[in-house]
Amino acid sequence: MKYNEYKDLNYAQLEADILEFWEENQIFEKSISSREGKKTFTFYEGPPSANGMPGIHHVMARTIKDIFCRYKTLKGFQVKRKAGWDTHGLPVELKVEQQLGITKDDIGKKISVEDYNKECRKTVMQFTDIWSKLTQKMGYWVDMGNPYITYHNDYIETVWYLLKKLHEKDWLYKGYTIQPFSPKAGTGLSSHELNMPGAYKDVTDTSIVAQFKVKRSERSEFLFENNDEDVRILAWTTTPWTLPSNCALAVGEKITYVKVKTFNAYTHQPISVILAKDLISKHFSDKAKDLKLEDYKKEDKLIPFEVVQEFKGSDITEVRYEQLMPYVTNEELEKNAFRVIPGDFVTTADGTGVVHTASVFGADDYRVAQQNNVPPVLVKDEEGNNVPLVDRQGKFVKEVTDFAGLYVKAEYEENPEAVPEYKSTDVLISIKLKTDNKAFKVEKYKHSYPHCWRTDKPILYYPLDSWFIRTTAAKDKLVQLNHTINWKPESTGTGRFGNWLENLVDWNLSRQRYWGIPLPIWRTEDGKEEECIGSVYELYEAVEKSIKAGLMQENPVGEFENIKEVKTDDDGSTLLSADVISAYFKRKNFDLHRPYVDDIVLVSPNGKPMYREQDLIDVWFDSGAMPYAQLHYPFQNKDMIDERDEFPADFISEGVDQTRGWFFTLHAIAGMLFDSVAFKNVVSTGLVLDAEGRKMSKRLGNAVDPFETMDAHGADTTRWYMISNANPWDNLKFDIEGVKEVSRRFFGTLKNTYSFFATYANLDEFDYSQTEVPVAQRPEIDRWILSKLNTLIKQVDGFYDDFEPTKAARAIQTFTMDDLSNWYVRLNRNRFWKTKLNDDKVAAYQTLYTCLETILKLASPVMPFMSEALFLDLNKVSGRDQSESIHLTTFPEVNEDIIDTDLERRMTLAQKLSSLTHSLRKTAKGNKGIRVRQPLQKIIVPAVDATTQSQIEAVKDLILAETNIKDIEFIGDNSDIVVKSIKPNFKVLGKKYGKDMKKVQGIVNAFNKDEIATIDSTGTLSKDGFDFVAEDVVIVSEVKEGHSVASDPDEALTVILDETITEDLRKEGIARDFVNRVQNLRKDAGMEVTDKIGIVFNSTDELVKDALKTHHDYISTETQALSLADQANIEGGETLEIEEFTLTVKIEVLANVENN
RNA sequence: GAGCUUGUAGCUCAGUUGGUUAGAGCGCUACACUGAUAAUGUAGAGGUCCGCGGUUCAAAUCCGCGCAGGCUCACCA
Repeated sequence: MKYNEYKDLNYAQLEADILEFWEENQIFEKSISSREGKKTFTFYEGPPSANGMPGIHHVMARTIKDIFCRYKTLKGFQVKRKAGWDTHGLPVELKVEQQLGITKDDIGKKISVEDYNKECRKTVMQFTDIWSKLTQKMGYWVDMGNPYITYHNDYIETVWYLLKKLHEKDWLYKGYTIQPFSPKAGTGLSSHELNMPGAYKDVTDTSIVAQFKVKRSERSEFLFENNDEDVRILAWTTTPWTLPSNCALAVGEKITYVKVKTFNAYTHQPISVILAKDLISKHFSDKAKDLKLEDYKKEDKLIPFEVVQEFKGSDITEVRYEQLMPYVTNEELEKNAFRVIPGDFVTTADGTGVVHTASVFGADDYRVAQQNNVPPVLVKDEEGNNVPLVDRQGKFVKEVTDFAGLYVKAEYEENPEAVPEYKSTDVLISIKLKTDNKAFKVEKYKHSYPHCWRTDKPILYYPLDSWFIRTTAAKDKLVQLNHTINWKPESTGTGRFGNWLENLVDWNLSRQRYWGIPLPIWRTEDGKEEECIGSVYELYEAVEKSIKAGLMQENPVGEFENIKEVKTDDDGSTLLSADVISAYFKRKNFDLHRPYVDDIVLVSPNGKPMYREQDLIDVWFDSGAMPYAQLHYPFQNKDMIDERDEFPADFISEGVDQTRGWFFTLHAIAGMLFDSVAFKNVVSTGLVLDAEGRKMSKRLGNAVDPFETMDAHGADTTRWYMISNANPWDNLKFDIEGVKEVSRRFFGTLKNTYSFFATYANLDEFDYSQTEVPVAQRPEIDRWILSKLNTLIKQVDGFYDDFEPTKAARAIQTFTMDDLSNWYVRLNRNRFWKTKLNDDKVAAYQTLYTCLETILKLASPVMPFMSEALFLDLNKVSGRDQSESIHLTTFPEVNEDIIDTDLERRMTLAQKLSSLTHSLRKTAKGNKGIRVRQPLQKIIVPAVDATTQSQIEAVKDLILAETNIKDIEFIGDNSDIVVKSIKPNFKVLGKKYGKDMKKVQGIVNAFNKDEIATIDSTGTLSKDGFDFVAEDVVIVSEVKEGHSVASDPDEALTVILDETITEDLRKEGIARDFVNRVQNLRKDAGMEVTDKIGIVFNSTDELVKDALKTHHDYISTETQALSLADQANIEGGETLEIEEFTLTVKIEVLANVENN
């Protein structure tokens, strides 16, 4: 059997073949089943949301996941990895609405909730195909056959169970807050969603400095000079649409305010305005400061102003003003609103130092209004509920007559361009205020404003009823548990995540949507009684009670059959036996989604009807519940969690953007309910940017299609590039050129090395059936590469274990390219050409085979395809490993006995000396250089210690062969061409002398020849009051000027080249050149390596003739020539030039060994 | 505005507990080598280690203040 030889390697094709092989032979399944009963390594897959196309960054994230799962499998662990789909939530709903051409308003009108959710369910999985393809193509092993799906009833049941646990601890409560609300999406947004990258955007809004007219009263009297004075308080806002809802003005009690006499820029009326002293310059031009009020004409651009009064904020609190936009008012408002109140958050960084307060549209506003007993501006809707002046679509209600039905932000308009002379509400309000003498200044203002991550539209702060998880109650525990997690990189855990935990706020769980997990809480209308349902069976029983009470006719939850006993677990939850549960869920006869659960009315302990709270829960809770819900805990697989088999995870990995997302929700639920971390190790990956470092986005058109990339260059090379280029937690500037480079350099080298092996092993029919040549009996260079190999195993194992894939990949790459290919193989080529398969050749094959096989195993977590292909190729012939696949093997074990640091140093010396010699050849003969084919007599290595000398002696042959030199001569450091210089060893002396270092440095540098000799030989010397010992100084031997030398500073190695070319050397050089030319002729003629040839030549030069005659045997062997003859007239010969000589040569094939 | 993070050659990145000539690969230039050949070797050019200050005998490395990029947070009027 032959080793597979690759001519043109097509990575994509190779990968497709391997995928087929995995598929057919169920290799992934076996990688788990073959580890049955072994220690488990638990991995959680963060569920991708099944509603978008995968991008190249998913390849990154999944490569990391895959690497460690594969690594741990090789290390003998059983690594189950269940895929999952995040199926609920807004993205899906928006997609459906887009597909059906409806908006949220239409739900329940044009389309029933039932049909709507059916659509969602259908849509949700429409991307799974493409995701499965990506998963497969990139070689990510995860169990796609049996994924957890968040909309399944069993998943929901576990979530309900968890919510009930929180409810029991009083960690689930209903509250009223001002929250970010997305009118376009029709839902409140959690802080997580506001944290989505790009949520905060710089936008330019119309900002208005409004004039609030002060009412005269005892409190405000001091502000008025006379009866006619028009005194206005200036307040700035970037949200003009909140002005009709203004209910108060907040000032800083300690801030200094001033009254300024001036004119209104739009109406030109004289006014007096109040603002913070610090901000005068922002609103009045410095150039106008000398203008007189009485000179003002309305055409003037510069408006004069005069500061006439100064006072503290506390002096004007409780001052009342006229409602700015009096659309809605009532007795309560007239009594308690429209006054100046103190606000601790007021600053003079911006605006006027007076904050316009609309309590229903700002969290701070709400708080400060409450504290000061300022009522909100509200109206009654059709059902008689109090609602704000802006409805949930973001439109003004009818009471705001001038703007009724208008969107408060232009961005909500479907198609504003279509409206002739469209003006945004902001602008309309500005115009109105200007006309009414209520606007002091209107201008565009650029600031950062939060946007809805899905609709891309600005959010509003809006009053909403919500359910919260009291995460603040568990803050200390969560912080504490976080310290036990191994974060990669550490700073994400301690810094980013740690700070987030320190500043934790309660988790807003409510979503006003349709497609998601319903909050399992039923309440009486007065809100005094409520029940949280923790399982389907509990719901079933509750409905039964309700039927008895006459509130329900029948039980939609379905039947539970064969209930023998109902257990109650420690905290009161009812648990049925697993078979009852599984029988029930197999039937799937009731859907726990809306609208079905909404139809259920339960009965309260006091006999009142209880209705379900309408909210759905935050989808982040879905995914945070994944460790338990994927197992349908505790209804099934209870032990897996309780006995800590599949919990917590040993390892998870997601993008750093999940810090406040999945990482947090996992952590919060595990900490609050299971008193445990949810994961022990976490790798948070950075962003994948484009080659210029910009974020990839569809809009910019710079998104990289993972399929295209992998089709063109292969998944392995893409994976390797991503891992080896930079640490996964650093942002990756994805450059396709980098992928190509990896492909060309590393993969090319690996392939070449394999091909080299395969070519010759096939010729020799080497199948590793020969007895293993003991390592100790192999040549020095074999033992060297094996030593390096074992060092590599140790390193790589450590790197993987530390979750440092980049270091692992780089180490493998360096070994493969530098040590194995460019040194071992290059230096040993002739061992493989030898005709006979003797011990030495077998050792060479075995060594190279071992290296290849080991590299493949080490690299297989990162490059699963290529490693598999080459492993199978090797193993198919040798049958050395019983494993069916490289991914079913075990990780190479380091053999410490083979690691020989002394040998590694010897080889380093050989490499350095060779390199130095090459560089000397280059500059020899006055920079003309002496080509390597020209043999030279010797190199001289001066002044090395005895150990180094003996080490060099040991690798002498290698150096000589590599550099085409005949001999190495060592000369002692007492030779007269060597001079010694000395310099201080800063590290040692610095510790000893500290401040005196400068002085000591001077003394050491001033050592004369004798002093250097003394400390070199005796090891001690005293000078200028300092005692030096050998380790205090570094003595370097250098060659005197006038010699051509090269030296290596690290090793204190110096080489001198003997440039003399004797006639013998000259002839030998000619012979080697001749061989080279003949080889080229062979190649040009397309001859096989095994062809035997005859050579005839003709030269007029005696030296050439002589050279070829002298080296007849050498030439014959090298060129596989059976004859080499001097012949006068050669027909059809080639003219060759060697140095200054010309000769004619002709070669012909005489025989082919293989054909004989 | 705050937290975290990054800043080293044209590009992508190393650089250990601070130690005196700051490295690699790619790219570029030149030369060489050539039965692994779309490979390889040698050399060259290329650096304000983001800036400024400080600590220290000694700073790419430690500290402070800035600048620039990235991510995240923030009720910001």
